[in-house]
Amino acid sequence: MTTQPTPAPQDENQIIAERRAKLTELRKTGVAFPNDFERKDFAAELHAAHGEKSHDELEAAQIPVAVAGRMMLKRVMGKASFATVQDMSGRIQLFISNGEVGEETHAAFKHYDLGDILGATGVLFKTKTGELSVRVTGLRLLTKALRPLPEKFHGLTDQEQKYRQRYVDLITNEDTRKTFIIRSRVIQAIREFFMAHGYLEVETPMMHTIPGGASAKPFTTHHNALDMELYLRIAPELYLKRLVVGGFEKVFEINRNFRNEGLSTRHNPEFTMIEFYEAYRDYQYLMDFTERLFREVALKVLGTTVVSYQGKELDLGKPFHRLTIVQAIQKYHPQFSDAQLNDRDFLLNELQDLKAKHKPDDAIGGLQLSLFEELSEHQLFEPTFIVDYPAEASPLARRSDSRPAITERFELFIVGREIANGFSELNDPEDQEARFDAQVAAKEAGDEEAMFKDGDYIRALEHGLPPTAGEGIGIDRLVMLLTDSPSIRDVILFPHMRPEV
RNA sequence: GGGUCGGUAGCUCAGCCGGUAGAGCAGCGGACUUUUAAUCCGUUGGUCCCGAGUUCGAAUCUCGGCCGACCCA
Repeated sequence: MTTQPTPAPQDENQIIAERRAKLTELRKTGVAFPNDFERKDFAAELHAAHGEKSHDELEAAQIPVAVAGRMMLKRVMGKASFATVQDMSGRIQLFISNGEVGEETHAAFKHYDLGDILGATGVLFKTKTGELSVRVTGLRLLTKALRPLPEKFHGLTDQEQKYRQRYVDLITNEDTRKTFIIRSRVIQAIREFFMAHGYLEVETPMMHTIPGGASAKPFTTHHNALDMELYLRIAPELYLKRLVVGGFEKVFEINRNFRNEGLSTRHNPEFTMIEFYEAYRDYQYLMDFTERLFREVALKVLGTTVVSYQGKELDLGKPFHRLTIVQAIQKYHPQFSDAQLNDRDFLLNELQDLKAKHKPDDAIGGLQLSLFEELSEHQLFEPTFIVDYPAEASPLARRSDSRPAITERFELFIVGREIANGFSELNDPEDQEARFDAQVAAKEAGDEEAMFKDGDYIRALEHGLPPTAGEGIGIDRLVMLLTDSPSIRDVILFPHMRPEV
């Protein structure tokens, strides 16, 4: 197997040629890429600490600073210049004049380009217009940028380039930076919530010999030394429950799953989930727990539970709705009676008329689920738990004691999208084995998404899985909700794209 | 998989009535010692996504393809 080298983009132009010539000059006169500049200050911290001070206070204090960052704006006025540099925290303005840095350094600065990375030392002061700035006494070019930045006012707007060249998007678009900072904080807040509840964070295999834990098509890969096919995991579920068998009674894992399906605004082939399991709890507890989690994360990250998504508001602080599948169908289609929705032939006819995706051999529960997915799922804008999932569609969930055809399972929908899935875990090894066998039969009958039988998982259950509740939450979709992002690609730093031509 | 829209200078866009390509920003040269997307003067820069067709002539019209966005399945 050979690795194809990434071809260098053949888009050399005059601007890049001129910048290369400048770099060549730099190489002649010294170290072109120096790494000995000691940055001591961040822009945002300087604004926070000294932004309110008056011109005179700053002149009296003579506060020395050393800042570094990428030059985003540049204004040259003969014997003095202004530059705006951007670091991880924000921006700060530099004032560069012949009087302070000398003619030679200022002349060199005039040939610096937007996008170059500079290091500046000097003293804080306020300009006539009251902007906190650095009166520069020492200025160095730390990294020459060979490629020009997008236009300084509009930034990068082309969606494709924003996704493919995220580094440029991050340099120029504040909104993009903000989205990914929120994403990081969401994950941090989730982690803190689980830590506070006594959970143990674990890591389980991402390469599986038997893919399991979800109904999805896996990716395959190959292990050379063992000469065997491996699957990228579609879910960590079966491993996490093995850990509960092992005595880790509260565990969670935040990481990637891989599903071999199409690309859309809601699907990326690799996506991030948190899955968590807690012994001696059931799905009812999980629903309450999930509400608390979402509220706490929103409050911590956004400071409010009120979220605006694509022009519509919802409040995560209000109790989430809870509906059975039948109730959810009737909520938006009250013309269907209970009797009709429990009539197999009626359901089949409706599904056929609607040309809805369904499996004609399904029992009533499966057909109800298909009708729900067709008619109501997308309309569940406010947070809604849907319960009473049929056992045949939930091979890892515990059956209801009173109604064995359904499971103790819920899915959470917000803004019309599935965002979480949880249930009381099936811990009866004999029932689990029978359900796996039914899945294998479905797979043999052509269902590509049916599960494989995992004998070791059965063996683990035979050692005894305590009564346990478990759930998975799609982090990407949660971040979409909290950042008002219309596409999953907006919340994934490097979304999967077809190769560039 | 189907439909709609888009791809023109490094970036943001105009040009689409068929006559051989333009603005702003960026770059280069010049003026300017408190600017704020600085301003002013001058100036370089193009595989008009790719391929075929129609035509005397195609960025522009037609067909096919590639990539992307959105909607639908």
